[in-house]
Amino acid sequence: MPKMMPKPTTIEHVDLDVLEDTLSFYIRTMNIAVSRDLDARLDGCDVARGTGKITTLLLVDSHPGIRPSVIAQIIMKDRSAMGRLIEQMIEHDLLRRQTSASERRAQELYVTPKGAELAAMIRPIVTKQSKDFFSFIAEEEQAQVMDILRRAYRKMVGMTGG
Amino acid sequence: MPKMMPKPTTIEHVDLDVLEDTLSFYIRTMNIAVSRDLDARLDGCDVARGTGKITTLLLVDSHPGIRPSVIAQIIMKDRSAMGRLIEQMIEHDLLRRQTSASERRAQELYVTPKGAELAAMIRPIVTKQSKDFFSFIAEEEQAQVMDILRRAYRKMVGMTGG
DNA sequence: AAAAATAGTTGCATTTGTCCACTATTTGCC
DNA sequence: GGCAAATAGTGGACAAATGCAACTATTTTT
Repeated sequence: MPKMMPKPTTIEHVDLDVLEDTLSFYIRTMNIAVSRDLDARLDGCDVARGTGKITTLLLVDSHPGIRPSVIAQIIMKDRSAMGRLIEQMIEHDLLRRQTSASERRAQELYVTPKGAELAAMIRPIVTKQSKDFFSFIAEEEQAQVMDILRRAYRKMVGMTGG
Repeated sequence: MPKMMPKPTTIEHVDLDVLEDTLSFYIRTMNIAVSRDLDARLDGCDVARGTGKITTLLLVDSHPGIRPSVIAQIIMKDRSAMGRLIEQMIEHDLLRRQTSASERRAQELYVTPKGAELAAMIRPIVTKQSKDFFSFIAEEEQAQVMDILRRAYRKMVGMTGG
């Protein structure tokens, strides 16, 4: 059994040591691959690179007036990183920001026409990309994994109800 | 149906739009969380931050003489990123490098005593971290997800045999 | 012998993430 | 009412990681 093969020169001879049975390894590695693929598909789209932009755009589009801090929780960024992200998207004329009347500390975010257009454009792309990318996993298993990770995610960010 | 809730001020009122059913979203998000947690546990350990170091150390430890380019494939980095990673680990006296006799373009990597020690130290930590982190997922489901992702990963990097 | 492929290195520009301190506003408590 | 603490967002500095492209050295192909 390959537990100490010397000088492997091709990937086929390699076993992954304890990482072989480590879920976090696969999550971390698949993340790299899936993110790269997604970036490639959105190339030049104003929304590319990094985890935040897509989620932010879609979230603001379907939740007009949502606050930066809420989005920050959802994508697990700290407020300063979130602020910069929003700043960037405002410069690109995708979002618009205004101070909340009832909570003058907070802001309400809205999409611009251009932002709405882009949201409509990327929605199907994002969905398709995920399906395509994982197409070598059977539909059923894909759903299984997603179901489990969804629950994990929800617990993690503190989404209790549906 | 929450499809256009205005001004949600807490995360519980938010639905994730199409991302709700997008596997890539969960992979990307869980990646952030699990990586952060892992970094925290390995704080100061010489191996922390970024996906590569741990895998590299363990791989070199259990496959003496392995080449940088093979590791690069496994962790999905390009050669330049891999080179820098190795450089860093050599500076920290974890690895040692020598030109292959048969293939003078290539290098063989070996762990130093310090590297071997660290490998032995982090092996259980990495395993435990993954188990702990995903502990709110039932053992059985954890195994299920891992099994599926493992197969996906193998196909992706071109590991055919076992 | 020339051309192409492979392994690795280096430099550079871009991005990203993190930490910390700072302002403004609201809430809670006395 | 008034003061302290919590919350929302901003801004700066700094360390890393990433990706791209050009470059050397070696091997393989033709």
